Amino acid sequence: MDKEKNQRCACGQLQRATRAITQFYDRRLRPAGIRTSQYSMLNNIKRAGELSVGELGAMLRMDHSTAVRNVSVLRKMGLVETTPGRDARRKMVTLSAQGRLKLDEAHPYWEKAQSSIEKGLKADLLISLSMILDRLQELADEE
Amino acid sequence: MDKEKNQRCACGQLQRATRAITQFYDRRLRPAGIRTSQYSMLNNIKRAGELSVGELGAMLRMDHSTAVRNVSVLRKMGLVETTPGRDARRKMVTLSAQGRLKLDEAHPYWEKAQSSIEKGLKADLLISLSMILDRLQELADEE
DNA sequence: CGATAATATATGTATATACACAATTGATCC
DNA sequence: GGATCAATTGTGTATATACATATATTATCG
Repeated sequence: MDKEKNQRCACGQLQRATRAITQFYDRRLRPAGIRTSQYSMLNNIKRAGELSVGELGAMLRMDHSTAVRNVSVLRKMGLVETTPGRDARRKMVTLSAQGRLKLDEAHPYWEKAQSSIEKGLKADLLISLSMILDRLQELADEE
Repeated sequence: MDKEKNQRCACGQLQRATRAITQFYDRRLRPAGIRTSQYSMLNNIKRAGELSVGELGAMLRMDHSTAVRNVSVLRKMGLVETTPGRDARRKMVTLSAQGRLKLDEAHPYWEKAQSSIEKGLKADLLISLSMILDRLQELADEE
């Protein structure tokens, strides 16, 4: 199959690879009952301790409305709690006790998926990937 | 902001970067009235000439059901046509005349987005990215 | 040839994503 | 201090995504 000409589009390449990798991680996280995207959000919330919906979205480069809805799902699952901020416009998000447990429960499954990738990709390539993706995100900010 | 510890998760990194880059391309493709994902699909259909929904999904590493629905959207937009295959289980997809025009219309917008990225990222890094993404997709196939 | 297995597409359900716009609250500036 | 502007979240709408399951068609095997 003609793999060459297909792949000048950086965006198409990324989307396709992300589908493949997301499927890979999601299937491995499935016993824990959460998806990779949820795992990422929970992790970011944990590290921040407390942060607003908007801050969370910015950190993950999601549209605000996407962050609102994703937080809403996590709240319905009982994994996060939300409280009005001192600034009443803001809604602050924290992990619930259940959310902390869920992260712990999911961690070994994530670790297994992650180490499969790390084993299959040379360490320097993984570092290159991080660097390139960071650079791409900077480029996406321009103008 | 603590950017380090965040980013051991290859999947989370990819998802985040893909959100950023997709926003970048989609905004630039907007005048043409299609999204990057649709542009990718149309391009693949054009190159194949004619292919089944399943083949298209496999090529793009989408779940079958996703391919079905995405083709359905393109069909409603009048950009592709579908016909039953010789094997009556299969649904064959081809570009419509309108679809070919739409691809031509979108191309300059895509080209501009793409060259912004290519200008901002050294050529060797772009090649590295392709290589790493291909490798990741191979890894995602294992077991 | 008929029953069974394999293959391809379709549908129900749920999350993920972003844009446009609305609503509320806070900040700024005469 | 009140009007205006900015910031934050929420909602309506549409596409994107995948799993489970159903349906239809082809292939296989006895």
